[in-house]
Amino acid sequence: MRPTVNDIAREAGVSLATVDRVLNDRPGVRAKTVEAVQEAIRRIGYVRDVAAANLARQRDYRLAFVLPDTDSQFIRTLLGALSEAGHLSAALRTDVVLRRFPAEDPHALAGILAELPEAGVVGVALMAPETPVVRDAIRSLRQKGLAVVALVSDLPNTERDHFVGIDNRAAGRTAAVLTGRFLRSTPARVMVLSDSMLLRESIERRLGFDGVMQARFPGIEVLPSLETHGQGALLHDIVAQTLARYPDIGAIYSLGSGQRALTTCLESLGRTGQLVVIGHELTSHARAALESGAMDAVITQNVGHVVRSALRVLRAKSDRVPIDVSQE
Amino acid sequence: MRPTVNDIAREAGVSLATVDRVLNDRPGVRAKTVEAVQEAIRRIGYVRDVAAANLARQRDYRLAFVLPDTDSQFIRTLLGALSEAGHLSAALRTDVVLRRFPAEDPHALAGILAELPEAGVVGVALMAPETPVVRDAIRSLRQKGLAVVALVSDLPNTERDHFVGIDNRAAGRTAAVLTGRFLRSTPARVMVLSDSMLLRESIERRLGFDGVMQARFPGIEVLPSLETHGQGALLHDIVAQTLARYPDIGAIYSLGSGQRALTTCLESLGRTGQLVVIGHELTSHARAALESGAMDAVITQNVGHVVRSALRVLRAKSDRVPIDVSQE
DNA sequence: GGCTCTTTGATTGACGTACATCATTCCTGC
DNA sequence: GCAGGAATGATGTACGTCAATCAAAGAGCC
Repeated sequence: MRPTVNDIAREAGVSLATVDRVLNDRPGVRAKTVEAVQEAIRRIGYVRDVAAANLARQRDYRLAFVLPDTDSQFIRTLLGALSEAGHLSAALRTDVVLRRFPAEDPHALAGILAELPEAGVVGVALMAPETPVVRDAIRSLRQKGLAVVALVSDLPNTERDHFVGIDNRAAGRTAAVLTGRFLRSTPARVMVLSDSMLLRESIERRLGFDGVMQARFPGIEVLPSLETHGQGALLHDIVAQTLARYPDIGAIYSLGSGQRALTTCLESLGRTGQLVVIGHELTSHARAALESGAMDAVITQNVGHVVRSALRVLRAKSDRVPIDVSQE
Repeated sequence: MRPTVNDIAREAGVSLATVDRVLNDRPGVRAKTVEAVQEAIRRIGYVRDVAAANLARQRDYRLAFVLPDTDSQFIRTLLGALSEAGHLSAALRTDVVLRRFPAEDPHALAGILAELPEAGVVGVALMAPETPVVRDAIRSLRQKGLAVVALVSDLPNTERDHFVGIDNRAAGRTAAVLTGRFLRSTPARVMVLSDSMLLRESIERRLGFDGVMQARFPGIEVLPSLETHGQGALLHDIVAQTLARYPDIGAIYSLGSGQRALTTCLESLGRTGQLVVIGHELTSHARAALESGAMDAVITQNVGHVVRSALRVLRAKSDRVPIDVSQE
């Protein structure tokens, strides 16, 4: 049988009330008694039954996911995973609310964040670029006791509780290894596309990519990152121009989204299959492109895992319980 | 507020006792009443509070992991993940017992399995090759109401509840794509090594590998699988002989364990770095080999995930609750 | 010694569910 | 219309913890 609070009380020679005070950090217990209780806990190997605790505590986890209102494939799959996870976590006394913000408007985002505490939200998972306004909004949330995790895109200079997502620098390194090894002939050049080099993940992927390229593939020259700002037409022009200017381009590394625009662009230029094309995020388009050979590799994160991990971390943080590092 | 059983009773116009009978499939309720209760459940969106339920049920999950007593790196990391998960799941009223069996002795394994029900075990995660004796032992366990999942290595012809592990055919396909693309010159031959081709996962990986090779890399000839039976010396002889016989071997695909033996063998033959070497399972040796360039790719499964998934599935099965397919 | 103030004990009622018991009502066949 | 079984209601206890209360005992101070 698992030991319970009653066993602690008996073992430590104190009453149940005192055990409870120690367990829940309530005042009114002498230091010496605290020590005795903790010793008893250690001796009998007591582990708090979180299920019973949460039941008694009447705790509901009201968690918010705050995402940009962009309509990319990636966001769509993320939403899918989220609604799926939402159903299941109902059994865990968790309900998830979703907030969208205009992608390019940090002030609107800050406004949305500011409203969350009043809505009874105890934890926030946020996917957004880091700006001063947002940083301040998050600091304010955390002061009010909310848990905040950064989702997919990290907020390294902000006092977030945790980051859930892949190691973008490692992702960039992997992209470089694959590019280098898939390329048949060297010397060659690599075109790098990005929505915006202001995005944290783009910067980090690029750093990882360059690091490996310099160290392991000296014959390959990586061109400066070209920004497409999520606009298909602009991407088309840029790619066409750049390919024309550098005939020895052997590979394209797409740091961000926009795989669909890229593959249709290459298609229209008649270059499908001639270049090594590597991108991120396994959307349905990316999958089709992989199968048809229009793309060569996609580095991806399992959005289901990301969402579940975020939920677990938020629950743990708001319980003030340590998180399982190896899992998250 | 979350609806409770009391809300169902009020909504359906029946007593708590009747709701309880319906919820727990107890007899003594007219079909029409059952329907009315279920309709009420649907209407108010009731979700059973599993925490409270398990508390009331006084349920302890006593789960067994049954593993071969081989001392491979993979088993060792698996054990590590297991002990880590064991600590955490104490809070979830789960305790994990470990049983090892002599790797080549199905009868000993069957004996160990047969003893589990008496030990109060309600779920078993098993990593073992499929043999008739084992199949019978598992059937007997399941008849006694235990949940059984196959771990890492599937038992497709056995009435297991679930399989936790990677899709070995897909793993073989990935290995083939990487081999094909990493190889610089064709035509070339690929050597395939396996502990034993009686192992399910070896067969499936090989099938996936061959499928892609035939379809996409006609210039590459894949040699028949060579069995090393986990013996380093044997592996050394086989590899040396085969390399000597076919000078145009450009890659080695190692289906099973024994990465360490392989890399040291290549080292002693002075061939390190000259061949594309692809294997399975990211152990510490494999990681070192990747970093030094002694291996080119390792297809791996996160053992932590595997263990946690197995625990979740076993708990769900023994609760008779559906498992989250997308997660597992 | 009498006074606070702190520490401890004892007790009680939740939380949502499971499970058992006993009483009552309903239906069915005769 | 009545027996007899099936269906339902009413009620209580338990699970392990949290949280609050009030009483009692102890410590510290003048």
